[in-house]
Amino acid sequence: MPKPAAAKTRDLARTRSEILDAAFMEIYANGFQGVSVDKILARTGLTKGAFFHQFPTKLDLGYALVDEVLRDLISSRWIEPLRSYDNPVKGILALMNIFIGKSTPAQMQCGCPLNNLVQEMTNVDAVFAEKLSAQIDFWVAGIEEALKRGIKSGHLKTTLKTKEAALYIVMFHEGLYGFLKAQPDPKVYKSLYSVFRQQLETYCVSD
Amino acid sequence: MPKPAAAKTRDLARTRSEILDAAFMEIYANGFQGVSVDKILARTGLTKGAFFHQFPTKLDLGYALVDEVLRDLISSRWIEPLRSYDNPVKGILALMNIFIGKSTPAQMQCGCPLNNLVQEMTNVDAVFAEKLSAQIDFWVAGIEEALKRGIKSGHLKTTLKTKEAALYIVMFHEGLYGFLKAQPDPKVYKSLYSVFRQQLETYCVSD
DNA sequence: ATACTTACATACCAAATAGTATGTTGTAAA
DNA sequence: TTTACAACATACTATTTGGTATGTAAGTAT
Repeated sequence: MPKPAAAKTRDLARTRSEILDAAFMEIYANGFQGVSVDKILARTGLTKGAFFHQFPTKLDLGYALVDEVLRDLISSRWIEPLRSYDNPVKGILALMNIFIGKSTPAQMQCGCPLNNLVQEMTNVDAVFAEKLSAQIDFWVAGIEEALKRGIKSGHLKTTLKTKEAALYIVMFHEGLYGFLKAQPDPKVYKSLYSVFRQQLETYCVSD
Repeated sequence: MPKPAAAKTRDLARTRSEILDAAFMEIYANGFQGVSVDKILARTGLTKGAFFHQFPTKLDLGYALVDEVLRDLISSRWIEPLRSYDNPVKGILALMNIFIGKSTPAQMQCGCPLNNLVQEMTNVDAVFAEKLSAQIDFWVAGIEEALKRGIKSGHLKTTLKTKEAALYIVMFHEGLYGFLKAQPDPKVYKSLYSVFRQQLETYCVSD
């Protein structure tokens, strides 16, 4: 019987992801510029020695957050779930309702982790801008792939411009998510969602 | 001949608006949390004595900015210009092309002054959230008024749900503006704008 | 002209900030 | 078991932060 890996007290990778997790929550709540390294560390049991051993600067933490945490979120919340939907349009609409539609007003006010950073940091730091832009690209590409599968499987019109449609979908998602921060009202969501749904239904082949 | 008001060296109202103007530019570039009182004052010739004589705290400056500067922007850039358009839908499409479509990629990356603050500050400060929300309401109401005029003048369908349409227009504007921060590409704009235009054209009576 | 108010300037402060220099100890290879 | 390094902790610093206490002179009423 193999020894159960004696719980290490020092684990570079685990510590790194602990810091990233704490940073994600703090930044999601207060923005990147509104958060201090000390605040992040207070959420973990760690100290500055650990932090700056992992990340040369606070900005580098932000970069890693975008590259790793946000990318994983896009994958696990959108790209991968969409694979289990026969008709990608139905999948997109369903995911939208799950992630936004079922939110309480208080949750709506938190917005989208990715969009929050895009709006806050694009102007402020060029590297941030690049990395955030890359995640949007990744997301759009994932949606486009799903749409292409939908065309092949006969659910979507062969005339659909997949790139344009994917851009629209991601833009609308981010825009709606952001708009609800200022108007956290389920009625507003339903009203805007129905426009979105009607638009997406034009992508589908008529039954 | 009345004496031309001897250029006062001290003018409470003028100083206030000088600070607000400088603050607007600094905050537009770096966000509210990314800007210090000192940076704002460096843009004017003023010092902290002037600043804290006008505003009790930095937050109060932010509140005033939203209440006054952003509100004026909404009025002068959207509400008032729309009055000179016979068909409000044509007016909205034209203003969209003027303010976003004609922007360079560098300008696109700056985003919408209102939306930037909504995304950054809604989570951070409840009063900010309220005041920003009020400006969105003001904007939506102004658009709705314009749409109602369009119905009366026979340009828009009488069946149009003006409130829902106004919400959609403002949301799409903010969403598009925000999306272009990460994708500052005129082709992306054109692609998304065309979806917007087609949607708005469904509001119009067929010629 | 005088006095009084207030619009600002100057000089400060305590707290928070990102980052560093220097320890200390777990841990894995030898 | 020893050694050596890597994974942290601790203590510190220089700078920046929002804000204040106090001084000064411009503008206005008398």
